[in-house]
Amino acid sequence: MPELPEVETIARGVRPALRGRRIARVVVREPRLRWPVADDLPPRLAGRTVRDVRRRAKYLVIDAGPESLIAHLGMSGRLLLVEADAPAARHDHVDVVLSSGLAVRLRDPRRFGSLHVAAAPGDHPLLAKLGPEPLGDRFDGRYLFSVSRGRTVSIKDLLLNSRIVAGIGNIYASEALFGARVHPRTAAGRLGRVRLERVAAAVRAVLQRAIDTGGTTLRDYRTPGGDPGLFSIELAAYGRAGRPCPRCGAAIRALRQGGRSSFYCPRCQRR
DNA sequence: ACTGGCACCTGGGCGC
DNA sequence: TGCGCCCAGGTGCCAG
Repeated sequence: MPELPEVETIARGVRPALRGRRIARVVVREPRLRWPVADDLPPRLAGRTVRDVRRRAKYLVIDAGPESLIAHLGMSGRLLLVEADAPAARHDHVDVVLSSGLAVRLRDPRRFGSLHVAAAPGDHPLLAKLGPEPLGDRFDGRYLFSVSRGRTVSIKDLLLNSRIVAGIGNIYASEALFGARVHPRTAAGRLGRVRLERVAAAVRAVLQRAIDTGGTTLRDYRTPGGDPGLFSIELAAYGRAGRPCPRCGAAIRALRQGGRSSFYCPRCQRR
């Protein structure tokens, strides 16, 4: 389910319910997530007070005293804010029960998500090697230029590489390249500074816009309270194969890269 | 060091 | 209705 803007929106959504609350207990009904939930995760978090909730790439980091809970929602994960005694539905794998009587519940049918506990989350193996945040100061055209010299990988796959830049997903990679008018199969190393500046600016613009509107591109997105997302972001290219390009009217095309779909305008987007 | 392909898992939609 | 197939928003790991 979640791309970076959704994770950011989720972090903002659960922050008020979590911040300053004590974690009464963590209930693990199904530990078999992408990585098994560690046996010592519940005892390490129980009794801690949540200081803050933040996002790194698509990870939620819940800072709770000397320990932090790291959560990834994978493809199908959702966080729900529920009454602590609300009956668990199918795929409700873990509850973080708060002293307030609410619980943050992880529901994840595909179980591609994961939960981890770490005293130094930034050093956790899943976070330590992430590239810069796409909305942070270190990500710009100059940076993309420096990391792409000599590389034959497509610009689309480069944007999806979390060691290069953290948290850009398949939808936003397509949308950003549409915005930058760069063909998704272009070898990253063949792009010059000017076009990489456009790519970086388009990445930032499309992500920031999605966050600012509080919206989502995702049809089945729900807020932590269970409300439907606003679904307010109009996608220009993603999922629109055969339909007209909003810029020039040519038919949008689909292609496969690394087993994933890309969408682009064959007239606007140049190699 | 890079690159492309596979793996993990469930559910929804489609054609027959 | 049912079955089989393909597809899906992520990302670590592997062989080449």
